[in-house]
Amino acid sequence: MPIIKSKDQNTSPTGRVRKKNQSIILKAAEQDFLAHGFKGASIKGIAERAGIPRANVHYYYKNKEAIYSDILLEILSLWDSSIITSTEEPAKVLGDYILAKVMYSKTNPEASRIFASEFIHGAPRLQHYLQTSFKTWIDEVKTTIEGWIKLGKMDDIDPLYLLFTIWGATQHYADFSPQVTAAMNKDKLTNEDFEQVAKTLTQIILKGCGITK
Amino acid sequence: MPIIKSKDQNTSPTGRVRKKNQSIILKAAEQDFLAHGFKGASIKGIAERAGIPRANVHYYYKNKEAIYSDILLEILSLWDSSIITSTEEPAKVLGDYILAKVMYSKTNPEASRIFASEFIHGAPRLQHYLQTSFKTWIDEVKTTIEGWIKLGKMDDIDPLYLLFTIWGATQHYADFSPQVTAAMNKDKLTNEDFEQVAKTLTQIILKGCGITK
DNA sequence: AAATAAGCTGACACCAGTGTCAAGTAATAA
DNA sequence: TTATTACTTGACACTGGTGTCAGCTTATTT
Repeated sequence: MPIIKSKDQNTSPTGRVRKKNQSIILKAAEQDFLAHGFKGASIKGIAERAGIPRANVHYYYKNKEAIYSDILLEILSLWDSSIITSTEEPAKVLGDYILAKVMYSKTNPEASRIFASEFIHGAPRLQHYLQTSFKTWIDEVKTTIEGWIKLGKMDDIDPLYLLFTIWGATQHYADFSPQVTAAMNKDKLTNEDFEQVAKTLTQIILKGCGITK
Repeated sequence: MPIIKSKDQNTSPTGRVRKKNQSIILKAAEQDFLAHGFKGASIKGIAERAGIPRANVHYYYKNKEAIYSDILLEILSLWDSSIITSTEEPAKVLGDYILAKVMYSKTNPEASRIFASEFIHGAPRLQHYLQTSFKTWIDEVKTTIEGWIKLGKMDDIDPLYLLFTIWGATQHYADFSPQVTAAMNKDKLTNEDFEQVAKTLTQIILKGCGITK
């Protein structure tokens, strides 16, 4: 999986062309994976999207798995970057988090969908992540929220169910976009729509958890 | 798409074998689509899962699309079967609906995932559904909820955002199952887990919408 | 118990995608 | 400016999947 990563670091000050081409390939690949799923995507298709011969793609990436790994890594680094800190008040922390998640759905719908697709198919490539950084992240958040509950700042609600609710509700706008737009009679949600989503969802969640700001 | 459907109806009292075999094929296909996505699934793979020669699958279904259509139709018929009626009180109606959705995630996780996968990839095969029965369903529900709001039975919340929240939060347990189980340190959610999910979610949503039963 | 229809399947010709390699061209370092 | 390394690409041999058909067997009807 880190085949290319290591190459990047080892090869001296060279690699301008490499960097440029890899980025072209990755962008094309993201589109292809999105359109056809992991199994359905093909190096042939990726090469065509990227506008370069297939053999050239093979020069940079051994196979489809290698490309996909690179993409997943990038997505993961984005995904849990929004951090919940324990120093602020729950209303502020959760509100910020919900807004961040909604805006992530708006700004990175492709990433969200690839991520979702991976889970739908059993997340075979995310086992390590789920056992390590994801778990520590979860534990931190759990502790924080349990602290709020102990201090009477919110109702006694299982922190995990709260998180799942936020994730599900926010990611829905990226992952089920055709359903959302059909229901709303729109081609595409606007910036204001997303802001309204964040506002409404924050309202429901905060009030629903008994958080009074 | 209805190629087989019509055959079923036209052919006299025969079709016992046909019915049995189609059901075997559909079950195998569901597994294969789930494992590999639409593009990644193959008639070869489906035939192997079903334990019959590939040519025999072709005898019943012209191609992959035909099989997939049959599966999607079945899933759709399940999906919007839970109806929101206007005669009951909001707390009861929404509580029942949330419970039904959570239990659907538990009982039909495969269907939920196939459905999600379809949307993630742009829902090319659901355009007609989204423009017809889905839309009328949405309109009914919108009217009902707006009625509640006018009567002061709940806060002024956009009915669509409320629905999306419920859908996202409930479907999350089927679609992101590996993430959920990892977070909960379990292999599989139990019946009690799902009941607890429904209870917690109902609590958050009802309170969050200002519904006092 | 024939006759007819439904179901089954191996084999065939075909198309799409893979990965590698050798022989080139462009870029960079000495 | 030449030597070296990076990059490019057409061609090849191969694997996996498709759809059809002819000839067979099993059900069903008369």
